[in-house]
Order: sequence, then C-alpha cells, then structure tokens
Amino acid sequence: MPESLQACKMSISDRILSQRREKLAELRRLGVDPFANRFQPSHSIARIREQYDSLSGPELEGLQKTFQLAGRLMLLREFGKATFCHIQDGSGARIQAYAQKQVVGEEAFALFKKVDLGDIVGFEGTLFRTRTQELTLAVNKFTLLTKSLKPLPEKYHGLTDVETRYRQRYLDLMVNPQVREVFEKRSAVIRLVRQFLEGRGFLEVETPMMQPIPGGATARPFITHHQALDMTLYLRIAPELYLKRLVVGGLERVFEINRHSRNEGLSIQHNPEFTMLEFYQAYATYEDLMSFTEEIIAHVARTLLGTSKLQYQGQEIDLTPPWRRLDLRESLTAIGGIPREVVRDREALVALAREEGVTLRPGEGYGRALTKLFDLLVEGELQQPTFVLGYPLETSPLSRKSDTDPEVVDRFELFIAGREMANAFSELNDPDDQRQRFEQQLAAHQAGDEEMPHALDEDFVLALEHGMPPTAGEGIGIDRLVMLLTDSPSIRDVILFPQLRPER
RNA sequence: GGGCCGUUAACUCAGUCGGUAGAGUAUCUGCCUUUUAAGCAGAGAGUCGUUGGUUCGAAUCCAACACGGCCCA
Repeated sequence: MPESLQACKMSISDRILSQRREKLAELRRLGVDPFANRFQPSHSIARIREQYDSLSGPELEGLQKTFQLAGRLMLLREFGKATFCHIQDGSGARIQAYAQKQVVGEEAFALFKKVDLGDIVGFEGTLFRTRTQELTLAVNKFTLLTKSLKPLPEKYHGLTDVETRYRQRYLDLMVNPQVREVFEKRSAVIRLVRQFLEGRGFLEVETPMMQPIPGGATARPFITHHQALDMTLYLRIAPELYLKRLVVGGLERVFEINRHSRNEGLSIQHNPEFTMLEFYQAYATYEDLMSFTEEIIAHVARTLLGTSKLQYQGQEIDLTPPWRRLDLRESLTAIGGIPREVVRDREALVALAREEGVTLRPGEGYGRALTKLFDLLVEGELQQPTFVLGYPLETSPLSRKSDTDPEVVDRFELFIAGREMANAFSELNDPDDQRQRFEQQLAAHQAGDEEMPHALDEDFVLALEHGMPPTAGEGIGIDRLVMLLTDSPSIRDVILFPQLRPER
C-alpha cells in the first residue's frame, strides 16, 4: 500500500507523531543529533527584555554584541527565504527571532525549515527592531536542541480543558503564562514567610511525615506500613505534637512548612495533601499571635502585590491591620441570626444543630454544635479578615483553658474570604490535663470515630511531664493563602499536581 | 454518598426539529525576505467518553457506567 494511502487511515495524532518521527530519523541521517547535549545561553529571555527593551533600533545595532538564546518554539511564521519565530524560555518570557536563508546559509536554513512548533532550539545572533519596532534576534547560527514529537495546544486559546491542564500540567505551564505566575507567586509566598520567621528568630525544622500515632488534628489519616519494622505508620495529619516536643527541648521558636495529608473528601478548597506553616513560640500567648498573624500576612501581601488591599473573586479584601475580632457565640447571633438565649441554652442549641442537618457523633454535644453551626451560618459571611475567639473546650483538645471562662480555650481561628486561613492557640502544657483529654479522644475512637487517634500518645505526655514553657502555636494554610493572593478560586489552581482519579 | 452540568479532529469550539460530521488553529503540499492570531491556494484528519436501549435512522432521545467541573453532605 502506498504511504500516502496509509496516511489516510491514520488518526490525526498518529499522523503528526509519525511525521515527526520521520523528521527525527531524517535528522539523524543528516548527522544532526535531535537531542543535543549542550548549549549555553548567554542570557535568559527575560533578561534580554529587561536590558534591551528600552533601546531603539539604531542603538541595538550599535551594540556589536552577539547573544546565545535557547527556548521552546511557540510560534512560526515562514516565508520562502526567511522565517519569524517566537521562542519562550524558563524565565517565562518570549522573544521573536528572524532567520534569513541569506544569513544562516543554505544548509542551516534547510535544517531550520524542518523544525516544528514545540521543538527546543538554540540561536546565536544580534538584536534589532523590525519595521513594527518589535525587539527581535537576527539569527546567525541555529542549533536544534530537542525534538518534540507531540503537537502544542492551540496558539491563541491555549489549553482550557481543566482535566488536561491538571493531568499534563507541563502543557498548561507551556501555554498559559498566568499559570506560571501563580506558581512563581506561590514560591515567593513561601520564601517571604520563611524570611519573616527567620527574622524573628524562628528555627526551621523537619519532623516526621510518617507517625505511629497520628495526632495534632482531628482527621482520618492515610495508613501505610513499614516492612522492616513490621509496623503501621500514618501519614501525618499535623506536625503539632512533634513541634511541641522541640519546644520542650528548648527550641523555643520553631517552624515547619510542609505537607499534611488527610484522608477526606476533595473540594474546591481541599486536596488530600496540602501545605501548612506551623510555628510555635515559647512565652507567647494566642493574643500575641493575633498581631503576629496580622503582620506576617499583611507583610507577604504588601511585598508580593505592593498593596494590602486585594481583589479576590471580584471582591475587595483589605488586609490592613488591625483585623476584626469576633466571639464565636456572639457571631452565631450577630451573623447567624440565632437568638442569644438559644445560643446559651445547651440543649436548645444541640436541637437546632440537628434541625440544620448536623450529625453529632458519640461524645459530641454543645461544643460541636456551636462550631458546626458556625461553619454553616457564619464562616461564609466572614469576607474581611476576622479572628474568631471563644472556641469551646470540647473541640480543642490541645489548647489551654481560658483563665476566666472554663468552657472556652485560649484559641482563635482566622477567616478571610469566607474560609479558614489559620488556627492558633495558647498550648496546653499541663501533662495531666492533656492525658485526660487524650483519654476522651481515645474513648471517642473506640466508639467509632475514625477521626480520633487510635492510641494515646504516651510519648508526648512524657515530654510534657518534663515541662513545656508557656507557648503559643499556629498553623496557616499556605494553599489557601496563595489562593487569596493569586485570586484563584480553586485549590487545584495553586497545587501543581492536584489529586485526580486515574484516567481510564 | 446525593444533585446539577460537561465530554464532538491534536487544541479551541459550532452542530437547529432525530436524517448519515463542521469551522478556526495546528498538520501536510505549493507560493512568499520585516511578519504580529502574517497572507494566498490546495489537501488530509473523527470509536461524536463507553456500553446498552428506543427508532427505518441517534452526536442529537432514554438508561447505566467512566472521567471532569460546580453545589450539597
């Protein structure tokens, strides 16, 4: 069968692949390595733009300077004896290049005619401006660096199919510049947070990702198994109990920025693994941490965006301190519309929670009803930054009891744009009280609550028995902070490889 | 787990009342030495997510399933 007829029967992707493989073979026949070993760019494209975008055509031509640039071919406009193309490099910037047969020579030009969109190429040349004043590299020498065997997504609309964007994030990054920007900002947020904490004398540490008893939060863990030790391990749901051991040991200001994993549902703001900053400061209280939180978040926003007033999903959010402080029970009345007498009446509130569809597990009562009703009625309304105070003891097993109200703990949660962004408290450092609260959690686990730890962390209690100074600690959700600062509606927009079901 | 929406060429999307599949980009061929989503002429390219069902006939109607999105739990 003639080759052309065979081609007719091929699907489009097969045909493009086979055409490109043919070119690959032909290049090899011509003695050209389609996966060249080494090319040293003299400049990134972003740097070229930074340095030379302001120069006029005559000024550029007066430079007498040769540049080596490398990048992926994103656009080709071919004429008979000349070609314009755009290349994009790791700096995210693009530049136009112009190759003329007359300049590069017949052989090199013939070779250049074989390149495809998506190939990675190296150019050597000088800078000039075209008639329309576009900064352009006049190519003297051309090197094919990497042959691409697959077509690029559409040049104008880019790639919009979210499933493909997540599954093949590299394509998303190639063609959607705003995606690269989000992840550059994510990196900057983490860098700024780290610098801020180091500036305040905090020590960065790493604690176990695999824990024999998953503690520090209420969540169902992922379970794994260590063969040599023949033991069950749990991917951590929080690093809290380890960081506090370090405070006992005298590391009085510690922080960790790392992944937590929780074996729960996925949503627009939940991924099974996500990134948190947790930090602990001895001789501080949760009140100190409120102003600390205002400072660090406002600092990151101002440095990153140049302002503390930002737009999130069409709404202005003002991060200028000080932020609103709101009592949990008060909020249920003021925002949730529940009469004060009902909020204060334990039985009436539990009954109301049930009416609202809240399921209370064994051992859960008034405290849980309060926080669940808050989640339902108040959380989404807290658009401007708000510290919520007065959390019930029942739902705060690691927090210090209030000195003035035994039913609540010294704790706050921070809400911005209707989402929990941070959770902080003065730490419980009474080992006997901690043991009792662990025992209650254990009882809840034994009653079937899989979000409670399966064993009592004796080792942590032992650490507390050695004495932990008065300490306050906090967790800040990095993904959610990045969502806020990049105006991203979904957590999947700020995680490079969000969890998806395998493709079939 | 439940509800709603989506899935058509490599990509971005049309596809009317059920009548046998369309455009742009990309690809291939030809022309073209300053283009700007370059242009002109031509060509090829489809398991309409999958599996069933209804029908003379299904991308289109129905059901189940898969994957994705949003909302709820």
